[in-house]
Amino acid sequence: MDTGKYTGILRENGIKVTPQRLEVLRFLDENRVHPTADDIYRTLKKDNPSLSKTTVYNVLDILSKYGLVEVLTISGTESRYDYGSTRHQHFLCTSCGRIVDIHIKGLCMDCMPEKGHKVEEVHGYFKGTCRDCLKGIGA
Amino acid sequence: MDTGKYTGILRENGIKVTPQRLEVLRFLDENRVHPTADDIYRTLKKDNPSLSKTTVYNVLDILSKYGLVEVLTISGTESRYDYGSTRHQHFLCTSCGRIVDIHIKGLCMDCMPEKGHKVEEVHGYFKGTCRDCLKGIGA
DNA sequence: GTATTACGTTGTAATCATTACAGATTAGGT
DNA sequence: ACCTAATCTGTAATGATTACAACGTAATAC
Ligand SMILES: [Mn+2]
Ligand SMILES: [Mn+2]
Ligand SMILES: [Zn+2]
Ligand SMILES: [Zn+2]
Repeated sequence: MDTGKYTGILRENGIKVTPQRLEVLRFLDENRVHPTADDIYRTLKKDNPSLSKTTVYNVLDILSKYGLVEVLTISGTESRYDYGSTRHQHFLCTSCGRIVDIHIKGLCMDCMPEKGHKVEEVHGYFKGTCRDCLKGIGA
Repeated sequence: MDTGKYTGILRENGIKVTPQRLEVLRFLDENRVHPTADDIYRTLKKDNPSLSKTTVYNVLDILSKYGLVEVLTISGTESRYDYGSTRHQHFLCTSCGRIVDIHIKGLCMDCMPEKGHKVEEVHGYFKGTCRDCLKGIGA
């Protein structure tokens, strides 16, 4: 079945399985647009009226602690969440607010033990105007 | 004199000169620790009791619009401000909260017209544990 | 099978950074 | 020394996130 996929992911990471955790995980997997906590909450609330926003935050918290989701602070005003994800960078369009993935080839931002700091996360944040907005198609 | 330095910087950019703007600019120049708006406010308030926090935000706003300061969103919870500055990257220590400059040689994160997006800002954000905290000296 | 216990969820209230706004003040040109 | 537009100030509103306490649930102990 389908729910088995996310059950497995949680189990493999030693995270207790709950319906709320499964739903958030599934939403992030199926909606790769770097949603906010509120985006997730509002959407899931429709089929799950008892869902609490606190729970969404709690779930996102634990998922990020276990490295299943990445927290993006690129927008400055709210956190955005990215499912699992191979290493890639992000571009924030200051016109439409969308965050798009950027894949930079041959750019190793990782692996630099600069001055003895222990690096655990690497983020490349670009800002500007996205292609669609440049063409006048933007949101 | 000394205040002339910042007066000149503002004039060159066509920004009207006010005591508040001079003070914020001087503070950022002399305190290169990526302070928050509140850090700036609390410090300047001592010698300038009538200073309003709104003014600090307004000044930081205009300075960033003219490219005189860079706004960092690395911490996620609050903006940090960086004076003028040549191109460099930032490392956030998740233990002590300090943001330290990282200078990566030969790494050009700039100049990539990826997929037609117009890139206006480039930020390299690293997170982890800083050297001092690793040694147990951390704040 | 029931009591115990730990963990998760929920709703509400608090927090904290930032923004909105309206009235007082000031910089810069006349 | 005026005038006017721009700036500054204090307070109130906003919005995201966190704190907290009551409640639900599911595993474990007896
Ligand atoms: Mn992404
Ligand atoms: Mn810096
Ligand atoms: Zn856009
Ligand atoms: Zn540190």
